[in-house]
Amino acid sequence: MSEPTASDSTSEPAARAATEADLRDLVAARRQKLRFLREELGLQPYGCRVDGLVDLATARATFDEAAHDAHEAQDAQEAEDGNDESMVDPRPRVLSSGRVIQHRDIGKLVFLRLRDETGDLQVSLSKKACDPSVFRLAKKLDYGDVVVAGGPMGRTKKGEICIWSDRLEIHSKSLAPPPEKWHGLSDPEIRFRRRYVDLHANPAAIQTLQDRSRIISRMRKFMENRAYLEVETPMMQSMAGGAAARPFTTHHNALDLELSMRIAPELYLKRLLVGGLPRVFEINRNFRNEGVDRSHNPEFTAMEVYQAFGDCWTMLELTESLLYELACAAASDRRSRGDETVEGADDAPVLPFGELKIDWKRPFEQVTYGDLFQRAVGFDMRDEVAVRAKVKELGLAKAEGMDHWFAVNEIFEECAEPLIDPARPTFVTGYPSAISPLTRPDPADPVLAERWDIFIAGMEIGPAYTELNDPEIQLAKFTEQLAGADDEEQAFRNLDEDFIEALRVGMPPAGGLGLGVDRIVMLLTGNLSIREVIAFPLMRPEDGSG
RNA sequence: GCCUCCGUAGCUCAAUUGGCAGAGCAGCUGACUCUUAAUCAGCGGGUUCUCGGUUCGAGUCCGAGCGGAGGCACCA
Repeated sequence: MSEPTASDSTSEPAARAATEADLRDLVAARRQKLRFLREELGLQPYGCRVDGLVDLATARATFDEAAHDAHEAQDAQEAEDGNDESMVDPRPRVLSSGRVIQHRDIGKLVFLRLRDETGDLQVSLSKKACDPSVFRLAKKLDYGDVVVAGGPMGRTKKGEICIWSDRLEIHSKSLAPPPEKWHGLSDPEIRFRRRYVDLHANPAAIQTLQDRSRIISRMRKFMENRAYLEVETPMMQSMAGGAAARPFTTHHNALDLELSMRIAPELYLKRLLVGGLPRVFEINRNFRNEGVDRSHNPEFTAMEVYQAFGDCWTMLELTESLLYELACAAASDRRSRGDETVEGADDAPVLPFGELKIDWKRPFEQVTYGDLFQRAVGFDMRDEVAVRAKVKELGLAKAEGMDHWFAVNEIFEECAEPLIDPARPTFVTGYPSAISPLTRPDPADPVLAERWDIFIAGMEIGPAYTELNDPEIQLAKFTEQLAGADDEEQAFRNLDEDFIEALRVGMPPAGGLGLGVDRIVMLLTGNLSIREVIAFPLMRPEDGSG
């Protein structure tokens, strides 16, 4: 959009009427100021490179009580002497930038509150202490403008630590009407659609993204310390495999190729095992064409790990160590910034999550699928007669025609999962083989698979498996799975022959793990919605056109 | 895909049985050298999500649509 020029307002009546209407508009008022800055003050309101900036937290930390007192004494002395020859100011000087979030004009004093990613800091300007053009700019600033302020770190008479600014530059004039300064921006729809406003209006939103970054960084370091190699595998695949989920589809023009966005990196990571990389992990996006709720976003970040000559128990130790360390670090971070909702000892943190207080102390809980089932319904999961009766009793219509073990799982999800203590990280081990076709059966009891799932706060955080590496069995299971799929599933399921070929080349036995990174971030930052921990969660376009 | 609730000024929210669409903040003009949601005086700001219907009269009631929140379903 082009800037109206000063001559616009003198043209024909229709144009003048429009301009008058614009004058009542919040945006128009800001354009007016933009013009003022350019034409009256001769400023370039969209700035340029500035060196030597420190963030606002650093600036605040620069404040020196003794220097402040010395300066006060100097001032008093000068007043007494009637001597206004300036002495050397003992206060440390800083140069910082930030977004104006408050603007108070008291006549010959102007107070600004600046915000950056480290917090807020007041900038004070006195007409007497700064250049007239600086002061004129200070009076014209709006909530939302991006400025650079420089001057000595001092304190106001009321005790507020501030920059007593004698240098002030505008580097970006904000033309958008700002959110309300006290209630802020709370409408979730606007918050997520206009996240750039949310982030500066709600410090908690920025904190969450900073925490997310640190958590993922720590995950990476943890994996690297254990000699895992980070890899990246295709997100666009001609066959989306590695999970049972609906993929998104897309199209490659030059190759005239139907492609799917990946639903899991598993089959490619395993190919790397075959290729000779014994410990690999990937932290990246998966895409699943499914519903959206507090714990599901169509694109989500997962960490998947494979370790040659490991098994699901290797992965259990890895997961417990990782999550425990992340929880301790998150608790420590939050405590050090004064978060009083964090409880528990440093080595046994308790983090709030909604109504829950999640106790992260080691070891995590472990319960077998079979025991939990027995505890929930009072009979053994292998008792086919009792299972059939229970299905009827529960009115699980869709389970009635099912094979025994699928019916067991329906009952498990209905009756047993709710028994898991949501306030404790809990590994559920020993899933039935029949519902874990791609997992190696337990040699001691082939009815059970070497697989576990970890649940926290009622959310599934991730599964781990002792992977199958026999190509014949894998092929048979894949084929069986395909045969069992209904028509809807058939549409997006297919057999990855190349993956079978890779297994024929020979994959070492391995443990595999998948963790939902967004959900881990939710738990460690106390955010109840996955959208809070994703910078730009999926939103339907406002015009509804798709 | 289904159910329930919600959509009023830039933001946060009011508006009685269906009876002139309001407030605070933000904005504009002016005053003010220590503000802390600054204060004081004055001024402006609306497609009540959209379309249709009932009615003398609709923000309010009815229908459809759009968007959001919560729940369900889907979801190794």
